[in-house]
Amino acid sequence: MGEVALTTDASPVIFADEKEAEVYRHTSSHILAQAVKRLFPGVKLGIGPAIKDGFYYDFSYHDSFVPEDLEKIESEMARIIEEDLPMVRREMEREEALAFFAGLGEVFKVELIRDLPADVAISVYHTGEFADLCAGPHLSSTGKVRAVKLLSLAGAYWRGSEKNPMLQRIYGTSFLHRKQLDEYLHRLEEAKKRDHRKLGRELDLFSLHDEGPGFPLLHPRGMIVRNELESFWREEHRLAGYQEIKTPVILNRALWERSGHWDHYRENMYFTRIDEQDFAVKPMNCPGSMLVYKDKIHSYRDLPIRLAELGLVHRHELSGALHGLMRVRAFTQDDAHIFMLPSQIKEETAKIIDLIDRLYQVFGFDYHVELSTRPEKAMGSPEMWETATRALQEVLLERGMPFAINEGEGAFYGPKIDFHLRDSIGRTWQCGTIQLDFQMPEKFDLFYVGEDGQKHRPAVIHRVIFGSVERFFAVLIEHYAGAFPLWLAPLQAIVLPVAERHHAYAARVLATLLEAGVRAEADLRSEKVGYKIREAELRKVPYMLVVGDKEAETGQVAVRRRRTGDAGAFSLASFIGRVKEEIASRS
RNA sequence: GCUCACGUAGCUCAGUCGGUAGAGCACAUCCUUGGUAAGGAUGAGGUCACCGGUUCAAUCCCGGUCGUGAGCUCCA
Repeated sequence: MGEVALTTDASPVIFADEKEAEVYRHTSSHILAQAVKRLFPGVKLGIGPAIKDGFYYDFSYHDSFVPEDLEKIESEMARIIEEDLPMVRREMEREEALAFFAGLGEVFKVELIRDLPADVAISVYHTGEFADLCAGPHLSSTGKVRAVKLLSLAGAYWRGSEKNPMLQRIYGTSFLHRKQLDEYLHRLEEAKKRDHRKLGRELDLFSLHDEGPGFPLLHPRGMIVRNELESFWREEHRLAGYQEIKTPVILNRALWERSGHWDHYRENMYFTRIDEQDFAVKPMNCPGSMLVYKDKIHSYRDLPIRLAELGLVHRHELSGALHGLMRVRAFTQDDAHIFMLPSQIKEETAKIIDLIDRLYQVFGFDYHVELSTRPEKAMGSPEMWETATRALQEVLLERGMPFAINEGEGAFYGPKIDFHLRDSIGRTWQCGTIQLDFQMPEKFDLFYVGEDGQKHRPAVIHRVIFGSVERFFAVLIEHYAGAFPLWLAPLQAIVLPVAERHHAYAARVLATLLEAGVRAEADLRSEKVGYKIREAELRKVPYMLVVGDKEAETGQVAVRRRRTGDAGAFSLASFIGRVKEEIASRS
């Protein structure tokens, strides 16, 4: 099953449509290029398109740009906007354009023109002294751009290939109004505050060490969240008719040769030698699951068989790709393989969607789906693809789920449906995926015995819902900004005695809470209540129970809810009742 | 893996134009027993990522390695 990709979709809707935003940002990128040209004569231009949330421009220059340069460039951009230079489109003949850009020393532009199809019109946009090869369209003049901001600096290969020279890329964004830009920058700040790497340390959930790049260590508090996630997952899978398995982390070479990983995925795998035989650390769970299926003969009456596995896989990701818990080298997929009759594909797919829907909804995630179809290099007959893709599509249509189609983006072994969920600040994350697999049943010669007593090939779906448990955990940390709902909170309640004479009562309250199955602590340090509250707030503990003379006398607790403050006094019994209910409802 | 930047106490960071370092928070001890987001005092804590080089002397300069960050690339 493929690695999930991180996508962000944080663009607030402010432009009339995507086209307008694109034109606006594209003009912004020309202004950027013009400013850089003015400040750094001799710079060579790469490309400068509009992208989601902004724009960038690539430059080749003999010196490295530094962050301070961005400010200078921004000021120059402001000047260009002030000058309100008209953007003039001019069409050129191919030869004329080549000569024009060659004359300017713009080697990359020359290369671009050479690669343009013979029949397209070549257009150049002029703004004052500046000219750039560009299909357009553009705003009528530079003064139309109002709020612009350069954001970052990075290296990028010319035309995205590491064989080509590395250019310097400047990222920026622009908006119709200053206020929108400020809002956007504020969202970036907000995202930074929620960064799971920062919160993970502050809340003592997990850590990363030089000793294990890409191999995160889960701390006791992180482990509580993870265990809660997994038991929720197990409960739902049991109800949905899945059986759980566990397959080994290390299996021998022959298996990986058979599955095709040895040939196609070796670059990303870890190996070891045991008793003079080659073994591999699994990068995926499917082969193990296939072995379980093959271990006995199945009748068509047994199908579908749904084998689920929280499987720990290792993949040697590029060092530059590692990122907190989001992109690691060892992670747990909440995998499942469904072995079924070809006629059961639709029904099983629908059931998986039900399950995914139920799981996401508990976290308050909205989501959208995308259907990916047959790629160029595909395995299996076109008819098979046609049938399978239609099955997936029909399921989505029948449920009235809107979906985008990604032509040719399917895995080469089968079409798939991807789930992109939207977090509390509007970013989207691809987590769940449902993939039909035509390859594994063939490679492993899977069969079931049909009504006719003959061997038949089962269809196989593999699917994940969280994707990677570690990554889903990271998404949740950012989604909740560390303030987990009660059922997930590492610490659910903390007892705060006002003075030392209340310690005995606090201890009784704590014991009762623990007995009731509430994750609780008592803060018995000789500090003021205000101090203890502050600390509990920072730890994002959902309930703080202040106990002093009044409470000790009446057998009550003074409840304070995280962030919202004093909630009044409750008898200990009624508080526990309410908390247990809140935990059970996972609300 | 590639480009650029960065790596100083558990955390966030300052600092030394080359003479072995400092703050706040956290931690420990003591005083304080205080009712809803920081009471006070004292103290401990660092081979300045690692390995080499230059130098009388390197945390600082140079090279390499490892790690981290932003991108790129890759992603069955």
